[in-house]
Amino acid sequence: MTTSEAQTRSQAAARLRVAVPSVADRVAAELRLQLAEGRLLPGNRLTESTIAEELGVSRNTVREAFAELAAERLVVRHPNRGVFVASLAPGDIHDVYTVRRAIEVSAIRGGGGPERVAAVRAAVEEGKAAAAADDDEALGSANAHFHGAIVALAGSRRLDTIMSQVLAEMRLFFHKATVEADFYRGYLADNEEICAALEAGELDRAGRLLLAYLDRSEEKQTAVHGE
Amino acid sequence: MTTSEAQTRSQAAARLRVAVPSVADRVAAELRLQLAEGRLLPGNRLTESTIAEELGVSRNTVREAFAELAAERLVVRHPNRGVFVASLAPGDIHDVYTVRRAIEVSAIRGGGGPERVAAVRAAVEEGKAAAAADDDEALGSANAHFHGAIVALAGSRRLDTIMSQVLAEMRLFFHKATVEADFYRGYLADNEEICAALEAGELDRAGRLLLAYLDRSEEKQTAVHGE
DNA sequence: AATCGTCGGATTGTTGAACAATCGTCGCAA
DNA sequence: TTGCGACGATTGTTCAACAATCCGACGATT
Repeated sequence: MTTSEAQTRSQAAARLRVAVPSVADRVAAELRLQLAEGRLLPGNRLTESTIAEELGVSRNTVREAFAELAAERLVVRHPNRGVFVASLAPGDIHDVYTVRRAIEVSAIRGGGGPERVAAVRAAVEEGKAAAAADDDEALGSANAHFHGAIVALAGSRRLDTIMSQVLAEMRLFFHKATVEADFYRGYLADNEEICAALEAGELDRAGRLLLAYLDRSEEKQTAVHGE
Repeated sequence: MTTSEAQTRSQAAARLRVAVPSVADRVAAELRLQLAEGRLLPGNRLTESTIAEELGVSRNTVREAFAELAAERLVVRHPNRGVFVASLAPGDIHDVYTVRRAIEVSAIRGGGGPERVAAVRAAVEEGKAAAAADDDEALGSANAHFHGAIVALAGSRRLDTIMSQVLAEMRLFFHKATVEADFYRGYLADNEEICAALEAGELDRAGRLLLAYLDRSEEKQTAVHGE
């Protein structure tokens, strides 16, 4: 026991720290979860003392967690008024899609190695399986995986985190939009076609398809969430 | 005077709020400044109590400032060990340029309105003036303005903040590289050509030029900052 | 002499309490 | 109705304390 522990330690010395997440991180993770599940809705207020008591932590710790979430744009701080679950205005939707267009199209044009392309393919199949099982929840997450895999083609840690933040931000206001069952369903064919083009090495075409997809998706989102 | 102050304020606070930046924000700003000026070098350790005492604030406040800076990747937190000024490995340089390629090229391909193009032109002229005045410091910042203006073409708040973070990250390790006087000087012609293509509406050409520029820049950075 | 365990100092992580500053609201007066 | 001031609640910030953890030094064993 002690031996394996010591081994683990010495191995992890350089980069891979076996870091126990701090309490603040766990609080942030819990809030992130509630945000993703829609238990906290945009505009909701998060009171420090309430959350501190609910989770059995100090107010200062909650505060640190808020800082994390604010950096991820999941909540907004109104000075002296409190933090609120972020709510996206119509302009923000366009803004988010502008980021997605920049990142995803650039990533897919780079191509990426075979194993990364395989990850995209896996996400496509995951979506098909979810559709077959009629699992809307799984369908949505498969779609997120697909686009995450697209960005991962670039092999950039920074692009990956940016994308994951954008996806988290979108989940925030998808809860309202996803009530209609076949919201993602129409995108399955798109994903398949994009993936096929990617596998065939037709990067330019894949890029154009993806761009068109994003434009349509933005349009739909704007309409649904619309003002 | 009052005008510029008001502008700065309205930028900082999302709403029209006359929001006095919190103490934590001011601490973060101070540290950001020291980082940009090279008074804090990559790898340096930032001790909470020391900074708290130096700036006359509480340790908790310093802690919040650290959270901000960590979210911006300017510092890294080693759990239970402290926070250190971020240092970029060769891989990180490529990573940063991957983000820049995605964002800048996408933005320039979108074109943008005349006033935004004019901002790009202004940055080019600013660079020329700095070169004429032989002011290397101003030259570097003019170059940053140029690329910031490029991204601003897209008119996306999120892209703007991402870009500013990337630029801040780059400043971190530029202090070593910029010792040679004409580091940016060679880029003046590039900027002029890119700007001209943009003004002529030749967006595709502008995109290609920018891409080539970024590739060369990455190559040079990697060489200088060597392995 | 070299390696290993252990101890102690220093720093971080977290808590709890306190206080000032600020905001929203409610009631009251004109 | 409109304005105004006081109250209550919440945030912003500080302080002091303690546990947890890490680093380096010291000493013991081989």
